Parts: sequence; C-alpha cells; structure tokens
Amino acid sequence: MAIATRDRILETADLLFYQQGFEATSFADIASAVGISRGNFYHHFKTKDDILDGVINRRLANTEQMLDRWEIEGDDPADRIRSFIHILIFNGEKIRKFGCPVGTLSSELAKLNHAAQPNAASLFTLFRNWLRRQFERLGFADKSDELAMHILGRSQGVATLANAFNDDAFLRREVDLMCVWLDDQIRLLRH
Amino acid sequence: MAIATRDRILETADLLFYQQGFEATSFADIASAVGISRGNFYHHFKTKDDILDGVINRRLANTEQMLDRWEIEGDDPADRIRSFIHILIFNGEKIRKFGCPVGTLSSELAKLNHAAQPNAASLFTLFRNWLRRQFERLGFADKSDELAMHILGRSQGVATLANAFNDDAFLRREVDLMCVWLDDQIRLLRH
DNA sequence: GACAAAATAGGACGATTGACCTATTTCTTG
DNA sequence: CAAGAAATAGGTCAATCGTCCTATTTTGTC
Repeated sequence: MAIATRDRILETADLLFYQQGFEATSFADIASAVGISRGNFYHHFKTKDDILDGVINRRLANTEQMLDRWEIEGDDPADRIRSFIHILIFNGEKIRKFGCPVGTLSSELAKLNHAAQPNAASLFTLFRNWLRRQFERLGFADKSDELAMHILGRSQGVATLANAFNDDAFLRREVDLMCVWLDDQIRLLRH
Repeated sequence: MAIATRDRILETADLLFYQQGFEATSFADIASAVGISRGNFYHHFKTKDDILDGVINRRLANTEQMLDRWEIEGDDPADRIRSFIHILIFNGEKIRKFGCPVGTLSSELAKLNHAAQPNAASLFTLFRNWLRRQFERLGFADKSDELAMHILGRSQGVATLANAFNDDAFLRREVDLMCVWLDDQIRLLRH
C-alpha cells in the first residue's frame, strides 16, 4: 500500500506541476488533490525538492518507456522521428493550455536558480539522444546530434507559441512543415 | 520626481520578473531592489496585477520603439528580419540564463491562469505583425503571416533549448540556419 | 497474538506573502 | 507663505507557505 500512496502522490504532483507550475503548487494542493493529510504526505517526501526529484525521475522513467515503445513499433527511423513530431498534435490540447511539460519546467527551474534544473534538462537529453540515434541510423553520422537538437528546438517553439496564442492551426501547420523538413533532409542526404 | 520613482519601480520589476519569474518576485523584493519602502511602493501600485500590467505595457512601449528603430535603420526588409533573428545572439547571455523574456512570461501566466496572459501574448503579436509587414514587402502576400509565425516559433525554440542546456554553439548554429531558411524562402519566391 | 515498523492524521512553528493603514515628509500651487 | 496634494516610511493584518512534531492506526513478522 505504501508504494501505491507514494505513486499517487507523484502522479498528482506531476500533473499539478505541469498545470500550475512547480512554485505555484503547494504541499496542501497536492495532499488535498490526492486526498491525504499533509502529515502523511510529509512521511513520503521530506522536502519540496524531494517531491520535485521524484516527479522528474518519474517523468524520466515514463519517457524512456515511451521511447522504447516507439523503438519497437516502427521499423523505419524516419517513421519514429515522425512519431516524435506528432506528439505535438497528440497532446495538442494540453500543450495549448499548459505548454510543453519539459520546456516549461526547465524554464521555471532555470529562473528559480533551482539545483534540479539540469535534472529537468536531462529529460530533453533523453529525447535528444533518442532522436540522434534515429538520425544516425538514417546515415546522418556526425550531423545527427545537430539535427536532433534542431527538431527538438522546433518542437519547443511550436509548443510555446501554440500555448501563447492557443492556436491549433499553427501547431498543425508547423508539424507538417517539420515533416517536410525531415523528408528534405533525407532527400538531400541521398544525393 | 513621482514619475521617476514609478519608472524605477517598473524598470526593476521588469528585470526581476524576467530573472526570477513573476510569482517568485515579491513586493519586498522589488521595493528592496529599488531602495524604497513597501509603503511607498504601494502608493504607486495598488496590487501585484497592477505592477504586472505596468511592466507589460512598459515592454510593449520599448518593443515598439525598437521595431520602429529597425524600420528606420535598414531599408531592406530581409535585413530587418535578420536584425530580428540576431537578437538571439545579441541577448545570448541573458537568454541562456533566463530564456526569452516574452515566451517565459507568457508561459508562466498561462500556467497561473492569469488574466494578463493575453496581454503578455500581445508582445508576441507586436513582433508577429512587424515580421508579417516585412514579408509582405518582400512579396510574400498571404503567406506573410505564416512565415512570421514560423520564424517567431523557431526563435522561441532556440531560446528554450539554449536556456535548458546553456548552449551557445547551438544558439549560433540555429541563428545561421534561420538566415539560410530566409534566403531560401526569398530564392523560392523569385522562381 | 504480541510487538516493532510503517503509514496516516492533524496540530503547531516561524517566516513570508499580498494587502491595508496611518503617520510624516516633500512638493506644488494659488 | 499657507494649504492641500503627492510621496514616502513603516507598522499591522490574515492567509499561506514549507517544515516539523507528536499522536493514532494499520501493517507485517516472529
């Protein structure tokens, strides 16, 4: 049962950190949303940094799991990259409301000068390395990391603006453009 | 003298909101940084939303002024767009530390469900409309707004990742890519 | 079934928050 | 110069924050 409560706390904190931000979410918020007392909450997580670490580690695990799934489902590295690009549409509603979970957390922690900021950025690294591997398999060799970073950056920008303007059409248009860009890169490579 | 104090408050609040975030910055922080009492502060701004509005309006005015300057300095619309792209390098150090002032504020206010979020997004609109006009002058007609949003999005993504990884090389590389993209667009238009 | 450990509840703390209030000083203006 | 307005200082308030504490209940184990 202990593990169950701990997981429920992490799941709720993850959601609230995403929707309201880390700083704007209090212990009372989380405990109340989970339906437990603050004392119980404190038994599982001693400080606010503790729960932040827990949330980030949870996200790291979930992300790794998702990337592994994509690795199995599609055989073509280009298709896998397209899977990544299309999260923007798949999570479009949340992104328009709350932005990208990774980018907004990293930005907030950077401003707070928080020790866990590099930890949050490691979420980006997960995507970065996964994307780099896909580009490497496509034959981009040394250019792979730069291409991975490029596509990661494009996604971040789309998320930020789609959130700022709550603009679904823009989001879909840019996703198409990113896919066109990918095809162009592959075409250029083969000539 | 009254106006001077009010401006000093706005200037300081602007900086602190950028560096620490809106929510993480308290009245006491601002008053202490300006060197005035909290009572004096409260005489000029009644609520925290008041000072936020003041800061956003200040940014709007400053941005408008900067865009007007670019309008005068360069005659070629393409050069003006390059001026925009190169803010990323010009403000590179701050961006790597605190992200984009516009994007991070808009994201934070979106999460806080704050009434001033559309107001913050109007800062984006200023750039968007200015960029759209430059593309229109280049002859892109109906496509101008989409191109403006595209380049705005790219900039946001670059800022977010450059901040997350504190990566100056990535920032410069992407600025170059955006300039290449611009040249390509102009080349395509003329054929 | 006894007993230690884990889990849960809820009160209490010092600090900080945004906000409000009343004095005092400074400035403006007739 | 006098009188009202604006500016400044600093105290106070209730609410909330993260943290800590002690009880009570539940669970697991010999």
